[in-house]
Amino acid sequence: MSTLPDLDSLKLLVDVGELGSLGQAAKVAGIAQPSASKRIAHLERRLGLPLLERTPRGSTLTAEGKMVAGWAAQVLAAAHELMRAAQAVRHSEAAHLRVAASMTVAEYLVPRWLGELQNREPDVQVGLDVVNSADVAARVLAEEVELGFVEGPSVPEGLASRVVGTDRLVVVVAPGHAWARRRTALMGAELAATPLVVREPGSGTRETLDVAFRSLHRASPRLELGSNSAVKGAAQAGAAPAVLSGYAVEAEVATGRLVEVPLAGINLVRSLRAVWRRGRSLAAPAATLLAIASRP
Amino acid sequence: MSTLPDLDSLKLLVDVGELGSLGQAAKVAGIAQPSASKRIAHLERRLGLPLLERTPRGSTLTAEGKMVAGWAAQVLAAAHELMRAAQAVRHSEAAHLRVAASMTVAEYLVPRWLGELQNREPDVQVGLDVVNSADVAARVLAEEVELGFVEGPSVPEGLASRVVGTDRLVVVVAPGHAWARRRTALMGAELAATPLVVREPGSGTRETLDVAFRSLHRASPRLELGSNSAVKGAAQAGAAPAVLSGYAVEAEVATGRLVEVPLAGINLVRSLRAVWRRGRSLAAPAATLLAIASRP
DNA sequence: GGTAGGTCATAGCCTTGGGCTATGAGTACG
DNA sequence: CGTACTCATAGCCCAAGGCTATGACCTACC
Repeated sequence: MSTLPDLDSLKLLVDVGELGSLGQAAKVAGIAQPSASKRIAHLERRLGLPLLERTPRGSTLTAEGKMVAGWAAQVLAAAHELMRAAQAVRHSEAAHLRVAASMTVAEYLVPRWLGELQNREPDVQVGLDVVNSADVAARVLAEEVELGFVEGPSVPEGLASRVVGTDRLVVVVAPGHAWARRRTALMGAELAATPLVVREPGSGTRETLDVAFRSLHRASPRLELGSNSAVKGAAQAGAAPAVLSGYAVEAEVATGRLVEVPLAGINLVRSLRAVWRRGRSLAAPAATLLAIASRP
Repeated sequence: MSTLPDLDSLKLLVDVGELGSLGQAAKVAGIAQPSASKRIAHLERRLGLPLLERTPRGSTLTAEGKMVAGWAAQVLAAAHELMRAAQAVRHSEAAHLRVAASMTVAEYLVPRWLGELQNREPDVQVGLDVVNSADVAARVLAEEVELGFVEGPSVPEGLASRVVGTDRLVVVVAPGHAWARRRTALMGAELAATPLVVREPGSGTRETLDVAFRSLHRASPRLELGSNSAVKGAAQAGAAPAVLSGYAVEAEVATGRLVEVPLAGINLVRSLRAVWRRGRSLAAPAATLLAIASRP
């Protein structure tokens, strides 16, 4: 069994690479030098690779070490995103800047924006409420949150908005599925007539799909699942084609675990908007977050 | 201190979400049910969020739990990529399929391809040699490896090749840097005249840059560093603009930790090619890997 | 050349986190 | 009402990983 590495050791490795010595990295990690030495040795045994060139004047990464450190940095970045976002969800009361977002934005985009906000304004405590699109608007209007992020084209009365991106629902299949080799675009009607793996009714993704299918003859779903990862899992297992937010399957498509099927004749694009109370000027942290989110 | 979560617990959470019960997830993880219970409780305390809805007929993820599980899946995917690639580097002798790649391809693309290859052909043991572009060609010609991946436009005599992607060197700066707000493209001459943070001489990235600057008046580098992450770190700290492979800064640009500066009048694009010995037909695993890498 | 100051590794001790088993409480169903 | 499934709690126990102390090694500098 490929047992997973532990994040502290990966962080330690990256730090050694940057600081040039085990001892200094240990200090940063708040542990004693021998502990760091042991941890790295352990990691080397686990991976079966020499990671450090130890000399009496410090340690530098070997060629293998550099690569591992590079991959480790990616893992750590994802882990920090998780912590940051969880933090924001927890502090959703008693925060300096309160934000509401619908699921897709909250899961895939907000954590990144918050990471950058934290870089620029380390003292701002952000609170994040994750609710459906309608509730986002309500909370902004009620001034329970300063800024909201919603999917969909319509903006309720009384809200100012700015488009901060677009989300495209995509059709994905397992690499072995016949559609993975399609060269011609799939037509909306054919998609609608196919039993699909989709999110449960009530989710934003499902609603968008239902609207797009409104005028088409549609088959019942093959599976209805309550989370994006469940849907992805089913699609990877080859159950049936799945329809999901492009953001949700970005990683899987990039790594080839899922294949996107070209699509035509149906509109599955929705814009993502930042919304705030019309006429109300945004305080500094909110304005910064908006600027970050709006970056092209 | 935001202490990092541990990957086993994250995996456990994802499994609970998929399997619907703590006990079953525990079984998959190879631990007893109470241990799983404790671990999840620990994770909940650490994040300060309720993750599971426990009922006498199973456990389901709460709304917060679904989000955390989504982020966790990303972290786990990155971790698996690391393990997979490390594995391939270790088995570089005594493997069924031996591959050589230059640094950039090896670090950012090969792990993904190998992950997909492993999905399709679980029994193939891959060996990966990471060397410079010239050595890749040499090893392919010497039949030490079956397939190679190189950067650059020229393909040595005796090799067949296929373009599998392009790598663009990009200019990145910290979000606070003046260039981050540039609207007009940066001209090559201005870039060359600026002290930059770059990779050390001898690296592929540096060579590409030197070639592109050949006919220009160029300033000495501000810093020369031996790894992509060191260069990124210096750029993020605001030392100076940095020039790096687009793949290397993908994540940082997406999350806003670095900003890409638009560039004109200079060609920093290089194609990435798969190469193999001309006339030699590829064995099944090599052909599969080539197909995966060639996917648009 | 000797000393000071830096590196890392090894040895041995000790704490604690996380594993296990056993058990109890709660719900569903026949 | 027993059976069968859930999860939580209690108490025990081991080993991983922390610490300190020490030694080997190299460099720099007096």
